[in-house]
Amino acid sequence: MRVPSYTSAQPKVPQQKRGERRVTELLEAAETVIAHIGYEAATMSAIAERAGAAIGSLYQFFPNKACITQALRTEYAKQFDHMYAKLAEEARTLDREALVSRLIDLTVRFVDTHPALPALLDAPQSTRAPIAIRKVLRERFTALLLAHSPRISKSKALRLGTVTLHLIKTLNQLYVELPPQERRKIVQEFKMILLSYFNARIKPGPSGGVRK
Amino acid sequence: MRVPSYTSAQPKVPQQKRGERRVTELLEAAETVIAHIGYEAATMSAIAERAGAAIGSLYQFFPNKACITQALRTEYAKQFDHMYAKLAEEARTLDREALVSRLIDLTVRFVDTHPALPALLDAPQSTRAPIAIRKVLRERFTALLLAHSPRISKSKALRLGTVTLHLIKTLNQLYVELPPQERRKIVQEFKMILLSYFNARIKPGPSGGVRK
DNA sequence: GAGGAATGTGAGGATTCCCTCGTGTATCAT
DNA sequence: ATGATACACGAGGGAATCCTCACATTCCTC
Repeated sequence: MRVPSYTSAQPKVPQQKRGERRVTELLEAAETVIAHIGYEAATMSAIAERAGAAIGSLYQFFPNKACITQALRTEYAKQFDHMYAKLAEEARTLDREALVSRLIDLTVRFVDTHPALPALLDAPQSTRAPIAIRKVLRERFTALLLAHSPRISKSKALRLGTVTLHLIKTLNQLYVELPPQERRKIVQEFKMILLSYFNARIKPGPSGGVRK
Repeated sequence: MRVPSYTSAQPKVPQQKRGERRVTELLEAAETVIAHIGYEAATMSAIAERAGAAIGSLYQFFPNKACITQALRTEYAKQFDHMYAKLAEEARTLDREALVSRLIDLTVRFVDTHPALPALLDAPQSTRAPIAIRKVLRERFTALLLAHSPRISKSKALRLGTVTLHLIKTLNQLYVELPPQERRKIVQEFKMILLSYFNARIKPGPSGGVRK
């Protein structure tokens, strides 16, 4: 495949309401097309057609395939982050076990409501969201842990957050490729992993969190 | 990209010594090319050229790009499995903590000695090793756990093995994308994850394994 | 309502890549 | 040696994609 030489071209940002509509239409089209036939097989013209737009209109806003995929990933990441932002609010009132449980359950729900996720996880690195976005996510998780266990250091929280994020990513990967009847068990398994990891790593018991 | 309609064509197996040499040359070439420029950018002609072979010779043995990548993955998987086969022998003599430590250390060494691994992990699903190979790996890990803790049930060992395998895969992904100075810490972190997971999941303490 | 900017359009150029195929050479069995 | 089979070669067909570009249309501003 011809790989564009520029690493990551910026999408042109729309200036009119009409343009914004187009962009969301195009992103939705990209989502369904990619979800349906995968990243590799998804072509720019298929995306344009699905959006009811001309190929030229697509290129107006997204100079290449990696770019629109990246935009879609960014959108997903933002929604992911937003979801956990809500959880952060209640983090300090939660039992550690409940926190872990909520964390995992939210993830699973996210997978279930974002049809293109499997295909996006399968897409090449060149389509990943920009570093800034990923940093936001890491910090969200860091903040979440700090809210729940205020006594750990910032750097430790960062490390825990990074690892937690990747564990959740792993769960996603596993979850989407598993037959439905095995999913429940894996979810349980990951709750156990996270919980025992936290218990081992945040020694003095749930310093935050309400005992019942 | 044009995606071949056939799901997964078989490579033609060489019949002469000359052919076997060619195949290993081609696989080595594929390894270095893919490691160097990534799966997407790697073209069949680049691989052939690197191997000092004509494009026709390449297609003699590997009918398409997914196929040769799959073959490379299969080779990697076999080496991976072989590595853990050795560990299985000493598994019952090892402390649980030592077992986990060896498990992780081996993984890291594997990453360091297999340059194409990052690119392969980034390659699309269509290039994954056949199910049979993956099954072998799962069973290797299952056997490993059973050797170490004979008292757990087969099905439980299977679940633990599957999860362990995926945790190790996660470590790989994280490891390759991290700057070297952060790698040590992540390695430590994953040892802790695995160990605390085992301790939580295999309750009665190290049933196998020698106490010191 | 005039002018400029943003957006829409789609045929087609330019590339690139995958893969075939006809032909030539090595290898091996008998 | 001789036939048969495996392997080597590489120019080029075929196919598909990416992306441009010149021109239409809509929108907004003053």
